[in-house]
Amino acid sequence: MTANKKVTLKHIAKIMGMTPATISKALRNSNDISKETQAKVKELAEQLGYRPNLMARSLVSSKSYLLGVIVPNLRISFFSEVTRGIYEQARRRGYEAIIMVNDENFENERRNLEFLTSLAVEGILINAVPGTQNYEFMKSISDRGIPFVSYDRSLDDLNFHSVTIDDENSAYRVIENLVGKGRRNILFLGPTDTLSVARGRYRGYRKALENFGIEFEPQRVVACEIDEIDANNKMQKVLDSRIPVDAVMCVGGLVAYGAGRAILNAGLSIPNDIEITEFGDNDIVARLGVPFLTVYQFPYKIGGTAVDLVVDLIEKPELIQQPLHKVIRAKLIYHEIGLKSRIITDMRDIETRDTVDF
Amino acid sequence: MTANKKVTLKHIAKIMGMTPATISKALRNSNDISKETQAKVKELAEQLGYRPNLMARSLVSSKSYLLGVIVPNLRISFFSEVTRGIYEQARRRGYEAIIMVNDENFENERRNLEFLTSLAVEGILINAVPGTQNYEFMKSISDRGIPFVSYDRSLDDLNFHSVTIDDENSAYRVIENLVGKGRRNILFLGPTDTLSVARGRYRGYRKALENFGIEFEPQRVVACEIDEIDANNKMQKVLDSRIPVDAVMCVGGLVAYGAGRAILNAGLSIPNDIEITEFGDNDIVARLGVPFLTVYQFPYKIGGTAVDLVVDLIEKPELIQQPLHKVIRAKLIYHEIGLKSRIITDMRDIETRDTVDF
DNA sequence: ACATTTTACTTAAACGTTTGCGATAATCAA
DNA sequence: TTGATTATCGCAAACGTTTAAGTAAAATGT
Repeated sequence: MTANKKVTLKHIAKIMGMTPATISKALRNSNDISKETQAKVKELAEQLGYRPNLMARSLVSSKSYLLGVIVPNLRISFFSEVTRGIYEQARRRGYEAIIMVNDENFENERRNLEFLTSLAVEGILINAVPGTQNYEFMKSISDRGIPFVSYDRSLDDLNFHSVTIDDENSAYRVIENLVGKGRRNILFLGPTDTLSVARGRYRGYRKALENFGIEFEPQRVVACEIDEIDANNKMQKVLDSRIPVDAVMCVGGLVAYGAGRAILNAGLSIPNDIEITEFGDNDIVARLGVPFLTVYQFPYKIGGTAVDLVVDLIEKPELIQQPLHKVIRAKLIYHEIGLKSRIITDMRDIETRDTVDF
Repeated sequence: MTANKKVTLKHIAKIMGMTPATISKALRNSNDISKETQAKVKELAEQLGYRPNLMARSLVSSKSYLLGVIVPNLRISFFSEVTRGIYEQARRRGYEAIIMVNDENFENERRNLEFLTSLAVEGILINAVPGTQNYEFMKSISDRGIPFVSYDRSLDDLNFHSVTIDDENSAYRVIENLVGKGRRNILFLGPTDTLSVARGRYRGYRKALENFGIEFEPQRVVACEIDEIDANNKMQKVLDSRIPVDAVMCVGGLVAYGAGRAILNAGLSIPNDIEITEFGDNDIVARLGVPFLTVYQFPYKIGGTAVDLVVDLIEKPELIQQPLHKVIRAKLIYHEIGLKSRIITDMRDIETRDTVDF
């Protein structure tokens, strides 16, 4: 029935006794071509199962309608939801999102970026590996006119546009909530300087302690990688050291999972002995089977907002002058067993535009 | 510093006073070109940040090294793990995976397929929406020489290659386990005919009941969509109807989540009153905060195996004659609170090749 | 010294599109 | 009838590569 090889404009042209140019125009409803020819061409194309070759098209038109997306991983529900938001909003704006995973690894990130630029994506949405290893590379791509938007984590040093949550304020609210429940020996678990979101959360942690009159204890700040393995080790050490701790503010879901395991393994109760909190409302933490306090970051909205930003930048490059920083509001949710979650507090959307002097 | 526009072979050629062909060969280490010229070209290319244009390359070579992947969603950890397996194995085999989500929706699936073929992917890994709506379309793509491999769910009617688990046997083991714990009023929740994996699981359910001398009760088979909303409704109805039920075999993670919520909302205990089981070891079920029995399907391995299959088909199309069906072993895991999971049983890898007579 | 091979490059065509321009024929105004 | 306009299509170049075939000069062999 159907032919065996790819069907191109040339094939259709040969059958119709016309040239590829005519077929192209007919399919694009050019009024260079008579209505009846248009109809015939479309029918034949449909019948033959013609599919335009995107590569050829984008070669000549230099429009690929492709967006590159780099995501740390897909295990974490926060990221898969962001991805969904990106994906769906991209379609609405007429673009396709190409999703790549870097697994918190510089080499992967580099390869992803190389692939995406080779694919001629028109914009890149990135949640970069913390660290400056690929900064120069990203800057060079950006300089070549491909807009970058970083979501979740920001890349302040590169002056890229960003869509984030207000980490500092969110963290502040978390501490406020813990203090309200009588917790005072609150551990901060996660990196404090390498990761932008962690920096913000750490600032909120410090500020809240100060505001609530709790003396800052350096030994209650424990750096760890943002994975469950290291978090588990570090938490275990803390417990062994007998430093008084009645709550742990974890910088992310995997960290909370690892730390929670350590706490449970030590025979302690969550939340009676130690309460845990995390950012991202991640399913994986639920694996612990204990209640926890979480900052819900509206990941779907983050993704959609990032797409809107990058598409605007593609289509109206004059906006590219000053880096735009969008902040999405977050919610505190106390995640109880049996699924009775309740919303504790709420924050506003904030939009800022850096001022640039000339 | 860096130039402002895309740098192409032509630019490099002009600078070096040579032709684009020479540059191309130099970068590909052709021994048409002297070693020193090669070195100079590479240095300049590096310095200018040259990136080959994949579209131009694949246009002429008709090799894109792209694999299309269609996945139902990324919320379910099973799928995100399959995706990871696909992604990493694809890289190892020299390909890039383009991941698309269909959200269990025919129209999305169609759009995804159109996009992927337009992108000239060389093979497609699909977990299709249950139903035959896109069968003809998929067949036509396949007929044009793009190999299809369906993973998780199979598409027997299309004679596509597949990588699945042994659903029937896994389901049998699940029932065996439940019966061993004294459960006899076991509900089957999910589609029984539209979805290939569900069909297999249902067969295993029936076979096990028969083998263990439990009379089959049609009212204990409740069809539902594979999402949490419908599962919740249907489970609620079952509970209202007062049909005796002491265990629920859910066809997937979202179904288990929805059903579990209904059970808990009814004030019943899991697993004391009703035990729940699911397929896929999905984090989302953990949100219930109760123990459950799960079939772990080695999703990472499923993904990798699917890639190997499709790449073999791309590179050795002679294999394309008979559809290959690979079956990955699964494990039963009892998922307890606090993360003490234990492995109950184990199954072998099975590989079958359909016999085709001529 | 002369023929032959090797080296190092260039030429040109091709992949599947898009698009401005040109050509032809039909239509229309006067 | 003549000149101008309009409709419908073809031509050709271009996008950035790759690759077979061609070429000129240099190196080699006898």
